[in-house]
Amino acid sequence: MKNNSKIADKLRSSGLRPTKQRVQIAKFLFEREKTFHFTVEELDKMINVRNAEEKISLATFYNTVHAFKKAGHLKEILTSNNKSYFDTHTGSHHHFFDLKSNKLTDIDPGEIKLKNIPKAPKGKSIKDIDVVINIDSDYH
Amino acid sequence: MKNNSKIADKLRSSGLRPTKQRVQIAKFLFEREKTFHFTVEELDKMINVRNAEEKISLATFYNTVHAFKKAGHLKEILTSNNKSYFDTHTGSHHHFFDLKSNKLTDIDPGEIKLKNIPKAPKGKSIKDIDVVINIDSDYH
DNA sequence: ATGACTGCAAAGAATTTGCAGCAGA
DNA sequence: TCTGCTGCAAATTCTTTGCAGTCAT
Repeated sequence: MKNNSKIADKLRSSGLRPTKQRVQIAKFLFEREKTFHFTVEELDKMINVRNAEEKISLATFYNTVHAFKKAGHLKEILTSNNKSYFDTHTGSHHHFFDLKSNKLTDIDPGEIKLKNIPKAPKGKSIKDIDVVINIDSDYH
Repeated sequence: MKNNSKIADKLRSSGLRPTKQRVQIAKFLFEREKTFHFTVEELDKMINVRNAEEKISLATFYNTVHAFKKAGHLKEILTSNNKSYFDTHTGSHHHFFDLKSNKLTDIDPGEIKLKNIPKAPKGKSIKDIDVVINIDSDYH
């Protein structure tokens, strides 16, 4: 149980109370090297498998994930299987989505470029650009 | 009730029986100049408002829209409100999505270009590329 | 006649909501 | 203490499914 105060500070500075559940979820999500992609249901299973005694409710996962998203700690990605995935890497970047395994992977930011980004219609401005490249097995 | 045989031929040549419901839906979707974006629920309302006597069931709309998609007559687009939209314009092109009004619009194909499309991971190939540019009102 | 298609209602999946009790400030 | 948060169950929304009857071929 180390680093809890660092996590707690991160939550507090986003206006979120560092409750036991939020700290546990935040530690799971943010104390890792590589970016991590997940659905809420997957997260629920991954975390609750380990602490069978004191489970966090699914509603709390939804609340928490949305709170983290609103605070800018998570990014939401929509995929062709019509599910919401979340990404611990919040910078602007794009994704491969594997239609067979339903797995997301980051595309190296250097590897893709949008040329001629169109202007938004009058009175509107661009909030966000989502690029998902769907991939599938080669058959031959 | 003109052009039914043209529509019927289009359906038949995609391996779909030209039933009354499918012909009605196909006429509504494909006999128009401009591309058209819709959700299944919206389509249901738009078509059924007019013929209150002989409504087409929602399940049939889902079946039909998916059959049309499989046949290549519709394209599915996922948006930030987590709904499935369909597009009568099936060529490769991209979209603006207005976060306020929940409306999709096509981006002129000349207006956007992807540079350096990354290679798919080994053993995989690119099936499709989805680009959605989310827009919102300017406030100032 | 034989499949394929439709319509209904029921089931299913993912997500949200209401509210009583609990816990962090 | 006082809000905000949690957990539960119920409610919602969107979509799929099972199946009996109907229709295109």
